[in-house]
Amino acid sequence: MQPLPLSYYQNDDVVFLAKDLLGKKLCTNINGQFTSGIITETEAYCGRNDKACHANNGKRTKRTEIMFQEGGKAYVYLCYGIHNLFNVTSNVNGLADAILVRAIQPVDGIEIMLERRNKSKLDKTLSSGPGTLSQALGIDRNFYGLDLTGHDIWIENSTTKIAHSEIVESTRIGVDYAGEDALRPWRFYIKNSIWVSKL
DNA sequence: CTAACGATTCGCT
DNA sequence: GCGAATCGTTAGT
Repeated sequence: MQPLPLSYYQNDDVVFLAKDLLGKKLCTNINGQFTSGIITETEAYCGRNDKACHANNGKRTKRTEIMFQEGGKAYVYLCYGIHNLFNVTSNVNGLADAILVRAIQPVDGIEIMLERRNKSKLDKTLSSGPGTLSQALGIDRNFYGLDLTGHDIWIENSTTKIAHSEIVESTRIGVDYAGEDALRPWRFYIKNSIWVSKL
C-alpha cells in the first residue's frame, strides 16, 4: 500500500480530514522496526478561530511553526513533560490546521510495540491514548516536522472503510482552557471500537 | 532569567 | 477516583 499523497493533506476542511483519517493505517519504520495501527480516534484543531489550537490566529512560535507549513507533516510536542503527542498537519502553506491522533488499533509489529510500552499482553492500554500510541509506534520529538509521505512515518489507506454512521462525535478531551471552543464537537472515534481513549 | 502550565498517564487508595 | 510525575515552551520581568 502507498503512503497517502501530499495532496490528501492539503484539504482545507480539517474536520472532514479528522473523520476521513479514521480507519486509515498509521505506520512507522524505525531502524528496520516496522509497526502500524488503524487510526480509531482523532481530534481536529483549526488555526483560525479555535482557542484550543496551539497555532490559533497566527500564533507562530518555534513549536507551532510546522503547522504553518504545507500540510502532510508530523507535529509532535511534549505534553506534561512526559508524553509525546502526534498530530498530522493539514491545509496549505500559511494555514495552520492539524489533527491529533488519539488512539490506534495495533496491526503490525505488536511484539515491538509491547516491548516499547513495557507490557506483556495486548489490550487497549497499549495504544488507546495520544501519549501511549506515540510510545507504541516509537514516535518522539525527533519526528517533529517529518514528511508523512516519506519512509520513516506515513499513513496509508486500509481495507477498513468507515461509514459515516460508524463515526461517533464528541467534544475534545482536555481543552477546557479554550472556553466556548471546548464545546466544538471535533473529536471523532469509531463506534464500537475498544481502541478509544475514553467513552 | 523566572515561573506557570499543559491536546496525559499510571499507581495507589 | 485522585494526585504525583516531569520538563519544554511560552510569556512576562
